[in-house]
Amino acid sequence: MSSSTRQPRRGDTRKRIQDVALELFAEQGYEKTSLREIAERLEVTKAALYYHFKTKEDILISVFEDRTRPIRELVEWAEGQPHGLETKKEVLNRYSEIVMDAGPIFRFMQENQATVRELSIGEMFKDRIFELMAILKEPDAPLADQVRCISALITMHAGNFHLQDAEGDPEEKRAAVLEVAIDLVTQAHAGQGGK
Amino acid sequence: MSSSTRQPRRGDTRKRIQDVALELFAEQGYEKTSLREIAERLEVTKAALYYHFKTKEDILISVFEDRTRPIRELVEWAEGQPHGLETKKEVLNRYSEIVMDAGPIFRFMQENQATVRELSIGEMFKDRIFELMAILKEPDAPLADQVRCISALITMHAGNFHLQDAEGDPEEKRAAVLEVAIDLVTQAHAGQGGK
Amino acid sequence: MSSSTRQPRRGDTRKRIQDVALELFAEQGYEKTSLREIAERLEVTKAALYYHFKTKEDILISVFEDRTRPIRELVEWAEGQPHGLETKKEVLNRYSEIVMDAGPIFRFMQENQATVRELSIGEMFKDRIFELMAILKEPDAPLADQVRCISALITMHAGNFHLQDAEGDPEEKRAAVLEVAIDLVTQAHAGQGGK
Amino acid sequence: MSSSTRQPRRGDTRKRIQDVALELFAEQGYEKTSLREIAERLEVTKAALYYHFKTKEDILISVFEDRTRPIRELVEWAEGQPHGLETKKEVLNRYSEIVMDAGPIFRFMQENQATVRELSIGEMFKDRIFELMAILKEPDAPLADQVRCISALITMHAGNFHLQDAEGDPEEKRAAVLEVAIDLVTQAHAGQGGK
DNA sequence: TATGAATGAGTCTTCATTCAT
DNA sequence: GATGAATGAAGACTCATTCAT
Repeated sequence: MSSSTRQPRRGDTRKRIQDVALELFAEQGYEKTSLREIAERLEVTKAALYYHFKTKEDILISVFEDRTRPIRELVEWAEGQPHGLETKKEVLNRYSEIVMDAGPIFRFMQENQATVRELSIGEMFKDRIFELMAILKEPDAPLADQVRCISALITMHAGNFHLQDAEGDPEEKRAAVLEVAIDLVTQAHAGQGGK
Repeated sequence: MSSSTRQPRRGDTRKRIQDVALELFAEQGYEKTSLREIAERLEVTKAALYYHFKTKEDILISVFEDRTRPIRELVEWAEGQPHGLETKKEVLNRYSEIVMDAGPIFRFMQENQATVRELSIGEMFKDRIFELMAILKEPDAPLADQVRCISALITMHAGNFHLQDAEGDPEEKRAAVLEVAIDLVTQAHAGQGGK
Repeated sequence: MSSSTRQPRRGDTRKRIQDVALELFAEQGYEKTSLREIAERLEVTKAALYYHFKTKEDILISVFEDRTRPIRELVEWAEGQPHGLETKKEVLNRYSEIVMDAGPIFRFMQENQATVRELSIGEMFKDRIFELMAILKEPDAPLADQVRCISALITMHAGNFHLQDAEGDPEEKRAAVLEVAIDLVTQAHAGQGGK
Repeated sequence: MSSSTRQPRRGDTRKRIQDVALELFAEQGYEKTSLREIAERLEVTKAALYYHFKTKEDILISVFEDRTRPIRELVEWAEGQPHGLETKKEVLNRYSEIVMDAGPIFRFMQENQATVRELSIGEMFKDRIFELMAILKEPDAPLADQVRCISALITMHAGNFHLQDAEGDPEEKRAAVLEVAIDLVTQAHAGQGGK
């Protein structure tokens, strides 16, 4: 009852900025989303954004860091596990959930690579992917198997979104994407790259 | 005598614009590339660009159409072929070469989806992909198999670029990517989605 | 117990603001120094500045008044003295010390005249200078002698700073500047303006 | 006759920008003069300024370079002359005219030192002054004589403006200022610092 | 075939200031 | 004595685009 209609929602402004920003960044891209637009949606002034964040890029960075923290944790966990196929599968499984939960940030990263590359999160994301790759692929794996692992990851990033026109509920889709990813990594793990 | 030392170029300005534009678009993204930059690289004025193209988007469209024409032809060819696995494999094979030859346009499309979605080429590209998908996947294939086909395509688009840190010459990489794509489509074709 | 290690300062905030502000104003200029910067240096918030001063200009005014009070006193003293050369010399002598002791405020006034002219202290400073000039120059002195007196004053303001690259300790420099100023005023006093 | 009232003055825009900018910079200071203001006075848009100059600072630089070129030439000329008092006097004489002709740029430099110090012209101006000082003062002159030379220069820069309240026509004022400057340099040249 | 000159709309960002707590 | 949160106005600058020549 306290935070009723007119009440100027307290304290949560920072988070609201992050949410709206992510939504718009994912929908229209980073460059095409202006701070004016974000501010208008929140019914605050542009200057208010600058009270909470130093720059436009800073908003993105903060969102990115918040939403990709689980990947760091996943990697840490995985590094403490035996280096076998079961671990890889479990990593994919958990990753699949992280990607779903993280909301549109992965879609954003996938669809704005050109932009993101010039931003500091470009490197950060690359690092995250490298760490995951280090877990998924065998050292000195043949090229094709490396491709399989990369393919597994980008499929998970882009998968749900590309499937949006297909029928089926989200959980089914997630399962389908996960199945393909596991297949790819399993083949890569098997070694000679199939055939 | 005509194309002598002093004047290295003639009526090729239109093409030169396309080339420089594509290069910059792919490198920095569409929005971050300004017409000023393109003009400067070519040592002409911005106004000159407007002599050859109606708008900035127009430059991109023209590049896109030129470089993706082979896909149209590939689709046309495939539609006249029997609907079997062999055709699919050959389509992937040819597609693989098209992607290589087309230069950075596929990288561009992959990395600027957010931007491209709002542009007219967004729809065009989506259409092209749909037509390819129609050839690669069986009607009413299970979700996982649809994912496999999508995965095959985006792997081809992004593959070479993601592999740029790996060792090996371009032709090897292409072969590796192609192998994975064929594998994926073959499994999808087989039906039950693996296991 | 009151001014112990943990809380290095007490009710001296007002003075600390003045000091930091003057330092920054002199270093970077009035316009280029933002209240944010002042606040950050003091590790307080901008709002805290507004507890102590009504406006940015107000900070400057208060600094100016504090540090130029000695001039008022000097003028008052001089007005009670005989109107001869000895008095003039003594005025210059004392002025020279005031300028040294006042810290960077004179440098600030000299280097920010364009800004200061639009501020209320512009007039105040001009008044101070007028009063001094009234003491230093003879009524109806020839133009050149007026110039000599002005020159004496601005040399004292700017002198030390312009000499910063020359070798010699501050006291020597002060003496040199003072010598020139006295010379100028003496010549002006002598009447016909030399030659 | 050809460039009548309504005609949109051709070609001269660049120069008009420089003139208006200098006028405003000198009147209000660099920071307080906005490009909007300059543009409005010229009845063009801000963007038009950017067609002619890369940045705000660039406008100032170009003005500075144009108007201080004569100093360079003066220094060059002087360096080819015998190093005696006559040369010094002639330098002051010519300098006096340069300062008058250059319009408000010297006033600007004097009154915006704090600003100018952070700009590239800060160094340039300092260099110019150093070269002049090298001509005016004897090597290893006593401090007081160095002060006399500095004093001569800053008196010339600021002089006319400080005299604006005094009666007398500009030419008379110039003569008075020049007389004082020559006096100062002559004394410095004489050696032991007078008395 | 091009250029020189300009515009209008928009960008991100910074600032001094306010006020409820 | 101070802070946290916000605002309104303004700043420098960039962009795609136009048009007379």
